[in-house]
Amino acid sequence: MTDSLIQNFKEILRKEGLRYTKQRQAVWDEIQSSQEHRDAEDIYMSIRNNGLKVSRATVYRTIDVLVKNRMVRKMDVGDGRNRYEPRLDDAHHDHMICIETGKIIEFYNEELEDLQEKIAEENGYMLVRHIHQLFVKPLKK
Amino acid sequence: MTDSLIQNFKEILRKEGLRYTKQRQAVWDEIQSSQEHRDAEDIYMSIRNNGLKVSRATVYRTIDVLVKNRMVRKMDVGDGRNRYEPRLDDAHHDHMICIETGKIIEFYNEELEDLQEKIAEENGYMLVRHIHQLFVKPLKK
DNA sequence: TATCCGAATGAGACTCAATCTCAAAATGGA
DNA sequence: TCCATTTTGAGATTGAGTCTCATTCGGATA
Repeated sequence: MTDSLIQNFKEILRKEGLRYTKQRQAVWDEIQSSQEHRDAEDIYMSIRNNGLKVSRATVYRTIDVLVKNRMVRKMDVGDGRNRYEPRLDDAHHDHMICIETGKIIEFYNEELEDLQEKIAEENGYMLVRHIHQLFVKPLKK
Repeated sequence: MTDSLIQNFKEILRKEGLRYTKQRQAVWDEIQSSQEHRDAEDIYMSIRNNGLKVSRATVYRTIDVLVKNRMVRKMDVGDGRNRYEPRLDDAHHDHMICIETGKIIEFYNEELEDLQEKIAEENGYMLVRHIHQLFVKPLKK
């Protein structure tokens, strides 16, 4: 946990008119500590297992702030539970989910990004964000 | 409601080892009657308003069969309620959702489809299906 | 650093889409 | 028609996420 990350987080809270609390810090610490795609319950339990007291309500509330401020990416894998991952750099990527193993692979393709903007514009719209998931299975060799 | 559509539906039920019932027919009739992207409650209420008796459980159960057999497309617009639309032809398309009006626009782009397959293959996978939604807002003139 | 007020927290109630239960009804092959 | 088996439906249940509100805390001020 570097100082700059903490400062950045404090700045976001200030910008949002929110106070800096140890619970909020604990949520950001926990998410930031792993590049996995985790659900809220998992994040909640991990914080508790570290001996810190936080409620589910606070975990959800803090995640919302982090998502809004692009520090965390929220993704829907289609099983009813949202997953979250830290956005330490601002590098966008999409996800490929293996339907046999459940493995999540990240990918980024410039051409794909451009194409989506083009499609939106052709229809008289501006692209704000997108959801894109490829459900795949291993190629037989 | 053409005979061939009914026959096709009966065949799917047979293939699945399921019986043909008027409730199942009513669900398929209702979904098939509109190209809208509707939620389960809406479909359920419409059937009831037509004077037919069906339960929510049966609506959900029948939708599952239809989705599995590619007669209905299930889509997640991110508000917690799945939407369904009939797949009368097998023409695939994705969706663009206007974040200001909620309007859903369908689109299809060959280049985009090819690119996705290519990306999966480059990673050692075969594309099975995908979720792709563009959240957009109107271009200012 | 003590005061104080609005913001944050947490336990648990609540929401709501979706799924499950199981007794009763319906289906369809013989 | 008979009857084993499947389907149905009313309502209970689940589970992720949200809300409530009494209590606690942060931090600006003097």
